[in-house]
Amino acid sequence: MSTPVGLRKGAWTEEEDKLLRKCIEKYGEGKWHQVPINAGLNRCRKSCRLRWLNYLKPNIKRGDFTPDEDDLIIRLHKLLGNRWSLISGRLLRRTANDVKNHWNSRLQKKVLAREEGKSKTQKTTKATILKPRPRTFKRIAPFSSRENITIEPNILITDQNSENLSPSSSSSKPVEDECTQWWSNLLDYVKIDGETKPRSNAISLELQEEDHFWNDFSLDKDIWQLLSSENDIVMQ
DNA sequence: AACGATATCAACCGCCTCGTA
DNA sequence: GTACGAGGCGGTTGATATCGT
Repeated sequence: MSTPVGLRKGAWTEEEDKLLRKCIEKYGEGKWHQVPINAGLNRCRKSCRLRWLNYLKPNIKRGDFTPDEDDLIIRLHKLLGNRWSLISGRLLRRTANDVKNHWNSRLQKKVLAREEGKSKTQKTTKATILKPRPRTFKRIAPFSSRENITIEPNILITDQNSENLSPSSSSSKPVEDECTQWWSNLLDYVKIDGETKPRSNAISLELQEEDHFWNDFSLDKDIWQLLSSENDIVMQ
Protein backbone atom coordinates (compact mmCIF):
# COMPACT_ATOMS: atom_id res chain seq x y z
CA MET A 1 0.00 0.00 0.00
CA SER A 2 1.61 3.22 -1.03
CA THR A 3 0.39 5.99 1.21
CA PRO A 4 -0.52 9.20 -0.57
CA VAL A 5 1.51 12.20 0.53
CA GLY A 6 0.11 13.98 3.57
CA LEU A 7 -1.82 11.10 5.11
CA ARG A 8 -1.19 10.49 8.77
CA LYS A 9 0.45 7.25 9.90
CA GLY A 10 1.31 5.67 13.20
CA ALA A 11 -0.56 5.52 16.47
CA TRP A 12 -4.10 6.83 16.62
CA THR A 13 -5.00 9.71 18.93
CA GLU A 14 -8.11 9.81 21.10
CA GLU A 15 -9.45 12.57 18.91
CA GLU A 16 -9.10 10.42 15.79
CA ASP A 17 -10.75 7.49 17.55
CA LYS A 18 -13.64 9.73 18.51
CA LEU A 19 -14.08 10.94 14.92
CA LEU A 20 -13.94 7.43 13.51
CA ARG A 21 -16.38 6.04 16.06
CA LYS A 22 -18.78 8.88 15.40
CA CYS A 23 -18.55 8.30 11.65
CA ILE A 24 -19.23 4.55 11.90
CA GLU A 25 -22.13 5.17 14.26
CA LYS A 26 -23.61 7.59 11.75
CA TYR A 27 -22.92 5.83 8.46
CA GLY A 28 -22.33 2.25 9.53
CA GLU A 29 -19.51 -0.13 8.61
CA GLY A 30 -18.37 -0.62 5.05
CA LYS A 31 -17.67 1.93 2.31
CA TRP A 32 -14.25 2.36 3.82
CA HIS A 33 -13.07 4.59 1.01
CA GLN A 34 -15.64 7.16 2.18
CA VAL A 35 -14.89 6.86 5.88
CA PRO A 36 -11.86 9.20 5.98
CA ILE A 37 -13.87 11.84 4.11
CA ASN A 38 -17.01 11.44 6.21
CA ALA A 39 -15.05 11.33 9.45
CA GLY A 40 -12.75 14.19 8.54
CA LEU A 41 -9.73 11.99 9.13
CA ASN A 42 -6.39 12.36 7.43
CA ARG A 43 -5.98 8.58 7.25
CA CYS A 44 -6.17 6.03 4.48
CA ARG A 45 -9.22 3.76 4.22
CA LYS A 46 -7.27 0.71 5.30
CA SER A 47 -5.97 2.39 8.40
CA CYS A 48 -9.52 3.39 9.36
CA ARG A 49 -10.85 -0.11 8.75
CA LEU A 50 -8.09 -1.72 10.77
CA ARG A 51 -8.49 0.69 13.66
CA TRP A 52 -12.21 0.03 13.78
CA LEU A 53 -12.02 -3.74 13.46
CA ASN A 54 -9.13 -4.27 15.84
CA TYR A 55 -9.76 -1.67 18.46
CA LEU A 56 -12.87 0.48 18.32
CA LYS A 57 -15.55 -2.00 17.35
CA PRO A 58 -17.96 -2.61 20.25
CA ASN A 59 -17.87 -5.95 22.11
CA ILE A 60 -14.27 -6.71 21.21
CA LYS A 61 -12.79 -8.90 23.89
CA ARG A 62 -9.34 -7.79 24.92
CA GLY A 63 -6.83 -8.93 27.48
CA ASP A 64 -5.66 -12.39 28.47
CA PHE A 65 -6.75 -15.45 26.54
CA THR A 66 -8.35 -18.19 28.61
CA PRO A 67 -6.91 -21.73 28.56
CA ASP A 68 -10.01 -22.79 26.64
CA GLU A 69 -9.38 -20.15 23.99
CA ASP A 70 -5.74 -21.20 23.77
CA ASP A 71 -6.81 -24.78 23.28
CA LEU A 72 -9.27 -23.90 20.56
CA ILE A 73 -6.74 -21.70 18.74
CA ILE A 74 -4.17 -24.48 18.80
CA ARG A 75 -6.68 -27.00 17.46
CA LEU A 76 -7.92 -24.70 14.74
CA HIS A 77 -4.40 -23.71 13.78
CA LYS A 78 -3.47 -27.34 13.35
CA LEU A 79 -6.40 -27.74 11.03
CA LEU A 80 -6.42 -24.44 9.16
CA GLY A 81 -2.89 -23.08 9.43
CA ASN A 82 -2.44 -19.31 9.53
CA ARG A 83 -6.05 -18.54 8.60
CA TRP A 84 -6.38 -16.00 11.35
CA SER A 85 -9.65 -14.52 10.26
CA LEU A 86 -11.22 -17.98 10.24
CA ILE A 87 -9.75 -18.87 13.58
CA SER A 88 -10.79 -15.61 15.17
CA GLY A 89 -14.23 -16.13 13.74
CA ARG A 90 -14.58 -19.19 15.94
CA LEU A 91 -13.52 -17.32 19.06
CA LEU A 92 -16.00 -15.01 20.67
CA ARG A 93 -15.16 -11.35 20.00
CA ARG A 94 -11.47 -11.87 19.39
CA THR A 95 -9.93 -10.09 16.42
CA ALA A 96 -7.76 -11.82 13.86
CA ASN A 97 -4.89 -9.51 14.73
CA ASP A 98 -5.20 -10.38 18.40
CA VAL A 99 -5.25 -14.10 17.69
CA LYS A 100 -2.29 -13.78 15.34
CA ASN A 101 -0.26 -11.79 17.87
CA HIS A 102 -1.18 -14.20 20.63
CA TRP A 103 -0.10 -17.14 18.50
CA ASN A 104 3.17 -15.54 17.43
CA SER A 105 4.12 -14.36 20.89
CA ARG A 106 2.95 -17.23 23.08
CA LEU A 107 1.14 -20.19 21.60
CA GLN A 108 3.65 -21.02 18.91
CA LYS A 109 6.35 -21.54 21.49
CA LYS A 110 3.99 -23.54 23.65
CA VAL A 111 3.07 -25.81 20.76
CA LEU A 112 6.67 -26.20 19.60
CA ALA A 113 7.72 -27.18 23.09
CA ARG A 114 4.91 -29.73 23.23
CA GLU A 115 5.80 -31.08 19.78
CA GLU A 116 9.42 -31.48 20.80
CA GLY A 117 8.40 -33.43 23.85
CA LYS A 118 6.17 -35.67 21.79
CA SER A 119 8.61 -36.24 18.95
CA LYS A 120 10.99 -37.86 21.36
CA THR A 121 8.48 -40.56 22.21
CA GLN A 122 6.51 -40.92 18.98
CA LYS A 123 7.32 -42.05 15.48
CA THR A 124 5.80 -39.89 12.75
CA THR A 125 4.14 -40.87 9.52
CA LYS A 126 2.39 -38.75 6.90
CA ALA A 127 -1.35 -38.14 6.96
CA THR A 128 -3.55 -36.17 4.61
CA ILE A 129 -5.64 -33.38 6.05
CA LEU A 130 -8.13 -30.92 4.70
CA LYS A 131 -7.29 -27.31 4.17
CA PRO A 132 -10.18 -25.12 3.08
CA ARG A 133 -9.72 -21.91 1.17
CA PRO A 134 -11.31 -19.38 3.48
CA ARG A 135 -11.66 -16.42 1.19
CA THR A 136 -13.89 -18.13 -1.29
CA PHE A 137 -15.22 -20.78 0.99
CA LYS A 138 -18.74 -19.49 1.29
CA ARG A 139 -19.10 -19.28 -2.44
CA ILE A 140 -17.98 -22.74 -3.42
CA ALA A 141 -19.57 -26.09 -2.96
CA PRO A 142 -18.13 -27.87 0.07
CA PHE A 143 -14.75 -29.38 -0.73
CA SER A 144 -15.02 -28.76 -4.44
CA SER A 145 -11.74 -26.91 -4.36
CA ARG A 146 -9.53 -27.71 -1.47
CA GLU A 147 -5.85 -28.24 -1.13
CA ASN A 148 -4.38 -31.30 0.42
CA ILE A 149 -1.45 -30.81 2.70
CA THR A 150 0.40 -33.22 4.86
CA ILE A 151 1.14 -32.95 8.53
CA GLU A 152 2.57 -35.17 11.16
CA PRO A 153 -0.02 -37.33 12.89
CA ASN A 154 1.45 -36.54 16.27
CA ILE A 155 -0.01 -33.07 15.98
CA LEU A 156 -3.47 -34.29 15.21
CA ILE A 157 -6.36 -33.12 17.26
CA THR A 158 -6.60 -35.71 19.98
CA ASP A 159 -4.27 -38.49 20.86
CA GLN A 160 -7.06 -40.89 21.67
CA ASN A 161 -8.54 -40.57 18.20
CA SER A 162 -5.44 -40.30 16.14
CA GLU A 163 -5.73 -43.82 14.86
CA ASN A 164 -8.89 -42.81 13.03
CA LEU A 165 -6.82 -40.45 10.95
CA SER A 166 -4.03 -42.76 9.99
CA PRO A 167 -3.30 -42.81 6.26
CA SER A 168 -4.67 -46.33 5.84
CA SER A 169 -8.02 -45.61 7.41
CA SER A 170 -8.56 -42.13 6.00
CA SER A 171 -7.66 -43.10 2.46
CA SER A 172 -10.39 -45.71 2.36
CA LYS A 173 -13.09 -43.40 3.71
CA PRO A 174 -15.40 -41.21 1.65
CA VAL A 175 -14.47 -37.54 1.62
CA GLU A 176 -17.32 -36.38 3.84
CA ASP A 177 -16.63 -39.04 6.45
CA GLU A 178 -13.04 -37.97 6.48
CA CYS A 179 -13.94 -34.37 6.99
CA THR A 180 -16.56 -35.10 9.58
CA GLN A 181 -13.95 -37.09 11.42
CA TRP A 182 -11.66 -34.12 11.38
CA TRP A 183 -14.20 -31.82 12.85
CA SER A 184 -15.19 -34.51 15.32
CA ASN A 185 -11.65 -34.71 16.52
CA LEU A 186 -11.31 -30.98 16.57
CA LEU A 187 -14.39 -30.52 18.68
CA ASP A 188 -14.21 -33.70 20.67
CA TYR A 189 -12.37 -32.74 23.82
CA VAL A 190 -11.27 -29.59 25.55
CA LYS A 191 -9.54 -28.83 28.80
CA ILE A 192 -11.84 -27.03 31.20
CA ASP A 193 -10.30 -25.99 34.51
CA GLY A 194 -7.45 -28.39 33.89
CA GLU A 195 -9.80 -31.29 33.28
CA THR A 196 -10.43 -32.85 29.87
CA LYS A 197 -14.12 -32.71 29.01
CA PRO A 198 -16.18 -33.10 25.86
CA ARG A 199 -15.99 -30.02 23.65
CA SER A 200 -19.77 -29.88 23.59
CA ASN A 201 -19.75 -28.54 27.15
CA ALA A 202 -17.66 -25.59 26.14
CA ILE A 203 -19.66 -25.00 22.98
CA SER A 204 -22.92 -25.08 24.87
CA LEU A 205 -21.62 -22.36 27.15
CA GLU A 206 -20.71 -20.22 24.18
CA LEU A 207 -24.05 -20.86 22.55
CA GLN A 208 -25.84 -19.76 25.66
CA GLU A 209 -23.76 -16.64 25.77
CA GLU A 210 -24.07 -15.64 22.13
CA ASP A 211 -26.17 -17.98 20.07
CA HIS A 212 -26.04 -16.03 16.83
CA PHE A 213 -22.28 -16.24 16.74
CA TRP A 214 -22.30 -19.77 15.41
CA ASN A 215 -24.71 -18.91 12.66
CA ASP A 216 -21.86 -17.77 10.44
CA PHE A 217 -20.01 -21.02 10.83
CA SER A 218 -20.34 -21.77 7.16
CA LEU A 219 -17.01 -23.49 6.70
CA ASP A 220 -18.84 -26.52 5.49
CA LYS A 221 -22.00 -28.44 6.05
CA ASP A 222 -20.31 -31.11 8.13
CA ILE A 223 -19.32 -28.76 10.87
CA TRP A 224 -22.90 -27.57 10.99
CA GLN A 225 -24.09 -31.13 11.37
CA LEU A 226 -21.55 -31.72 14.07
CA LEU A 227 -22.43 -28.59 15.95
CA SER A 228 -26.12 -29.16 15.72
CA SER A 229 -25.78 -32.74 16.87
CA GLU A 230 -23.54 -31.66 19.74
CA ASN A 231 -26.04 -29.02 20.63
CA ASP A 232 -28.81 -31.61 20.62
CA ILE A 233 -26.86 -33.66 23.09
CA VAL A 234 -26.39 -30.67 25.33
CA MET A 235 -30.05 -29.73 25.17
CA GLN A 236 -31.19 -33.20 26.18
C1' DA B 1 20.01 2.98 38.58
C1' DA B 2 21.38 1.97 33.95
C1' DC B 3 21.54 -0.68 30.13
C1' DG B 4 20.69 -4.40 26.83
C1' DA B 5 17.70 -8.29 25.62
C1' DT B 6 13.32 -9.99 24.95
C1' DA B 7 8.25 -9.88 24.65
C1' DT B 8 4.10 -7.75 23.26
C1' DC B 9 0.92 -5.59 20.29
C1' DA B 10 -0.80 -1.81 17.24
C1' DA B 11 -0.23 -0.55 12.78
C1' DC B 12 1.57 -0.82 8.12
C1' DC B 13 2.47 -3.15 3.70
C1' DG B 14 1.75 -5.80 -0.24
C1' DC B 15 -0.88 -9.09 -2.27
C1' DC B 16 -5.23 -11.51 -3.50
C1' DT B 17 -10.14 -11.82 -4.60
C1' DC B 18 -14.25 -9.98 -6.10
C1' DG B 19 -17.46 -6.84 -8.25
C1' DT B 20 -18.24 -3.79 -11.84
C1' DA B 21 -17.87 -0.90 -15.82
C1' DG C 1 -12.06 -10.35 -21.77
C1' DT C 2 -9.91 -7.10 -18.99
C1' DA C 3 -8.76 -3.16 -16.29
C1' DC C 4 -9.60 -0.95 -12.14
C1' DG C 5 -10.98 0.04 -7.42
C1' DA C 6 -12.47 -1.61 -2.89
C1' DG C 7 -12.39 -4.87 0.71
C1' DG C 8 -9.99 -8.20 3.10
C1' DC C 9 -6.15 -11.08 4.58
C1' DG C 10 -1.58 -12.65 6.42
C1' DG C 11 3.19 -11.28 7.10
C1' DT C 12 6.08 -8.02 8.99
C1' DT C 13 7.73 -3.94 11.36
C1' DG C 14 8.50 -0.70 14.92
C1' DA C 15 7.36 1.43 19.29
C1' DT C 16 6.77 0.45 23.92
C1' DA C 17 6.84 -2.41 28.06
C1' DT C 18 8.97 -5.73 30.84
C1' DC C 19 12.65 -8.51 32.45
C1' DG C 20 17.38 -9.79 33.61
C1' DT C 21 22.01 -8.54 34.66
